[in-house]
Formats: sequence, C-alpha cells, structure tokens
Amino acid sequence: MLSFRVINMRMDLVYTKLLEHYGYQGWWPLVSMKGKKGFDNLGYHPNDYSYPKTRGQMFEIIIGAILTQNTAWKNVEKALINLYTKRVAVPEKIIEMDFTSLATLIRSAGYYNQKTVRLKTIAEWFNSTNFNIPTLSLRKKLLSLKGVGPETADSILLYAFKRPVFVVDAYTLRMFERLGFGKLTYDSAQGIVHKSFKTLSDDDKVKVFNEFHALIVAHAKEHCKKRPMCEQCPLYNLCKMNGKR
DNA sequence: CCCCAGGGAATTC
DNA sequence: GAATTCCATGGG
Repeated sequence: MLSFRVINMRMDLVYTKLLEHYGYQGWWPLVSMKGKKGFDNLGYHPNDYSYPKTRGQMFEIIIGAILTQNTAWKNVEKALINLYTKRVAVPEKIIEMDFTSLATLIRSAGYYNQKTVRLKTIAEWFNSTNFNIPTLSLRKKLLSLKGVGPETADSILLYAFKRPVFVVDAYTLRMFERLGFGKLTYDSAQGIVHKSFKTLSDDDKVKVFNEFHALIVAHAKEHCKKRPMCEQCPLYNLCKMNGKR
C-alpha cells in the first residue's frame, strides 16, 4: 500500500496565530535610532515598516545582517554600538580602516576575522552598486559576494531594500518540519511561503514577510526550541507534533 | 550529500 | 566553574 502524506497548511493561519500571540516585533531593530522619541531604546519600531529611511540606516541593516550570521543579536548590538561610537559605521570608514582595528570593534559578534573581510567586501559593494534593478538580479549580485549566502542575501533584500523576499533560517526549517512539512531545504521552505502569500501586493508582502520572519524567531525562542515546549504553544492545534515529545 | 572550522556569549550542567 | 548549546557560510 502506498503511504503518503498530504499537508495543506494554511500558512496565513500560522502567521495570524503567531501575530496574535507574540504581537508586532518591530524589526529590523536600528541601533542608530536609540533614544529617538516614539521608539524604545533598542531601536525597535513595531508595526512601522517605513524603515530604513536613510542610506545610513540601510547600511546599518546590511552590516548587521553580516554580523548576526551564526550569532545572537545581543552580541551584534555591542559591535554596532562600538562602530557608531567610533564613528566608523559608514562604508568609507569600513573600507579604509585597518583590519585589526575593525576586527577588534566587532569582536563581540564572533568570527571577527571572517566578518571583518565580509564587512569590507560588502562596504565596497554598497558604494559601487546601483540597487535599482530587479529583485532576482540584486539577489544574484549579493550571492556572488564571498560571505553572503541565501539567508544573509534575503535579509538584506527584505529588510534593507524592502524587496518581497521571505527569509528562511534554521528556526524556520525546524518549525516548518514540526508543523508537518517533510524535510525542507532553504529554497523549498521559501517557496512554500512565497506561494502561500502570492496574491498579496509587493508592498504587503514586504510587511508580512518582515513580520513573519521576526515572529518565527520569537516563536522558536519561546516554544519551538531545539527541545520543544509544546505546552501553551500558540500553534498547538495546527502542529503535527501536537504536544508529543 | 556529509563534515568541519570559524568565535563569542548565553544557557545548562 | 566547566561543559554544552547556538548558528551562517564556505571549503574539503
């Protein structure tokens, strides 16, 4: 007998449930907005998708995306604050600064030798590229940079350039697999989400993908951890695990 | 496809 | 206080 599983997950329902439970996440947090009125002191801006507003904020998101590779955001924040304190959070300074000084400033973000190279590479790219090209072309250019893989490229596309691209990460794969999708790859997981929201306008996709990714991170930290905490899980009724294990 | 190095800091033992 | 955990990317 043929055994198969059909999953017809309402991805919009997953999104809605997460949003109801965790609320607006306010990504991408901008350290440079610290203390500005109307925002809390971490630079979050819940349910306001109008950022980045300046080229400087755009660049902050890009270097943040590099620095947060394989690293908790808290450690990245320290590195970003160091860069702002020393007034070098701009592409020109990143490019001309000597290797060791830059590496020292970003030490808290880990992998500082690799990330120093990557920051210099992307700063050069940022200052010599016309971003006004189709999303897929821009994505290819980003992926061609050494140290920029799919997650970093898509984070930059979505959060810095406001392109309608969903960001997949390890949390996304873990959560989707538990929900009942089979083994997933980066591209298959992204495809599922893109397909699920294909009727939205590009502007709405940017908002939903922004929030959805941030909500998945929140959910993976609170409930869908490596060792899952299924009690009180907002997705309990949708999930294939359904509390087991 | 798998495995490992890269690094610091939070979490858990 | 020491061991374990977290995790993107690239290269073998």
